[in-house]
Amino acid sequence: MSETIEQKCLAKGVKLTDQRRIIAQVMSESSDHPNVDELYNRVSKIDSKISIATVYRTVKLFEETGILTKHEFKGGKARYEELNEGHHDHLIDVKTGEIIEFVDDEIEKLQKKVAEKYGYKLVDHKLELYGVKKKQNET
Amino acid sequence: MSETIEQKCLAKGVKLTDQRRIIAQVMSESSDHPNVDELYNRVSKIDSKISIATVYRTVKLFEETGILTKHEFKGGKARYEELNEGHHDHLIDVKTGEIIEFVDDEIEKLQKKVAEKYGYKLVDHKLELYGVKKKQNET
DNA sequence: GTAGATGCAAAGTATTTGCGACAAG
DNA sequence: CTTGTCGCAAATACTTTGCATCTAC
Repeated sequence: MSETIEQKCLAKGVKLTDQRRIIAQVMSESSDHPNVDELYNRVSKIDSKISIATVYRTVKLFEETGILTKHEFKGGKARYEELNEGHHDHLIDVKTGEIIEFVDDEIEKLQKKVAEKYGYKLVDHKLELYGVKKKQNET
Repeated sequence: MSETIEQKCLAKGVKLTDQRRIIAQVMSESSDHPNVDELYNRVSKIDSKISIATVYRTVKLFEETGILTKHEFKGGKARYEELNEGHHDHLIDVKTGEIIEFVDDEIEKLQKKVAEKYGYKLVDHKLELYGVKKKQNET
């Protein structure tokens, strides 16, 4: 665990309010990828007076500041995740919605190569795999 | 060019109305990836009485039927594209919004391998590269 | 002839914003 | 103090839907 969200806010000059501290705390403790509603529910349990508008404003702010990343998985609401040094992509179970994080350096390298082939510098990418759990005997 | 959209509709038992024919035609002639608004505008030029609700209903139907695919690129509206045999991914110019289609078999293979590593059968995936055009002297 | 498609307007979602009150630095 | 944040409700953007009418097959 490198820096806490609070430390990142201080470092980037983001004013720390109670609401932001709570949202930061909830996101840090979430190992899943909550959408705004889920986040709002969790946050409400700590302080029931926080409004959903503040949650929206805060995740947006945190995203712009590089504290959170936003994922827009297929056909669902936007989901958020704390951004740490280690980049990873996602494998999503289409039946259960379970999300598995993975890293594959080779794919990363190839992506860069593809971009370069077309004369581009890769600045970002999105890779999502959608799968169903295999049974033992399946190919 | 394999089958026309009309042929696909017949093959799948989708009733062919004038509106659907026009939407099919416009999509076939579009080499970009129009969103519903853009599609609606193009379609309106041919028949100004088609309602946007029909456009929404039709792209959804065509998507379910495997005639179109939907893309949800970063922070934008849903975009549609005709689905042909050749699968490809997208490289998006973050400055201009230009979209380049590419295929990389090696990446495809690796994706499958990753899914398998976690005990999943890959049923779908999304790969988007976001880049900026390089100048000659850049690395 | 009948099931399904259309147009319209109204209703849903998800998200953003104007504004007066309030709090952080 | 002053600038930025908050809560609230209203507004917006995109998409879906109920219903009466119409049309493909």
